[in-house]
Amino acid sequence: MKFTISPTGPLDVAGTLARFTAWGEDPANRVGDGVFRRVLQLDGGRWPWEARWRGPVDDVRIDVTIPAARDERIADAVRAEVDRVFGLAFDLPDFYRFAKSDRVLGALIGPLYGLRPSLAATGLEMIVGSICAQQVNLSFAFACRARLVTKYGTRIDDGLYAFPDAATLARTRVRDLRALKFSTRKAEYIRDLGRAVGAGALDLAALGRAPAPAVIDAITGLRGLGLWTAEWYMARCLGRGDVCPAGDLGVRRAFERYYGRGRTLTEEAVRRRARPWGAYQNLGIHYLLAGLRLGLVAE
DNA sequence: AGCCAGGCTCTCG
DNA sequence: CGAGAGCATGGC
Repeated sequence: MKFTISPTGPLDVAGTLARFTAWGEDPANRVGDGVFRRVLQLDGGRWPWEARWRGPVDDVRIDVTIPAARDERIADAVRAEVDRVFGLAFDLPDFYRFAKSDRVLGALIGPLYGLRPSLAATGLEMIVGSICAQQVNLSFAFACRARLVTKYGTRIDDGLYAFPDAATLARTRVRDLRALKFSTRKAEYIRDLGRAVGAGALDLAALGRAPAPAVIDAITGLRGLGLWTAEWYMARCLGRGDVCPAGDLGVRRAFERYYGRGRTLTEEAVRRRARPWGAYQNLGIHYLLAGLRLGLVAE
């Protein structure tokens, strides 16, 4: 099956997908030359798909192909994954109108025009990624996750894997995960996450509709998952606007750089800075992080 | 060599 | 409670 998506508002595909390549390869989310590849998992079936993009930032077309699919239901599910991966639900023109009122954001929206946060395709993938990224540098985190995906995921072809499902993660052994360079504790977190999701103790589908405090309670209720994980989950998986992962090292550095005049800022100071942005916090923080990563200066 | 990396848990005062 | 140690590995 094939179909074409025309995003609403500008879309910088390369910038938006950069997070899948900036710190290493992700075997579950392949970015190639003008193409993104991934595997939809639905009702026990696996459906590889690919999305090719063309056109200028203000008029991008995304051509999606699902070779094995003949069912409109599969197409709808893939379309939802495309929407998430390319961040199509974010209203950038609305954000840009707001951003002009802020000195820093106003200077970043030009160079970063069309950049969107890419949302994790599934909640399980998001949380596993967060566990990988706890405390260690992101290159190492990516390498660990890639080893996990190639060992426990389903191989589609050279380089593309379906992300391992909860039941598979639940059956992993700590010593096998240790061999992939996970710490003993992270190995337990990943295995226990698989068990909790598989048993329904953590209902990821229900989190999408839950208010923020309930999301935080549900996620932090599991050993190994704290506020940092819960807030990034709301921002980068649920796509909520009103979120500030102020405990994040990168977020704090970004605020120090752009608003702190060189001074270090506490987590609470970062929260106070971001809170007036209201529903634009997620996008605003995404632009600050990208600006910092690209070395952009805002005067 | 030694410190730090997009945290979190556990212990102790 | 708030502070501090420990986790395990790779990069600089």
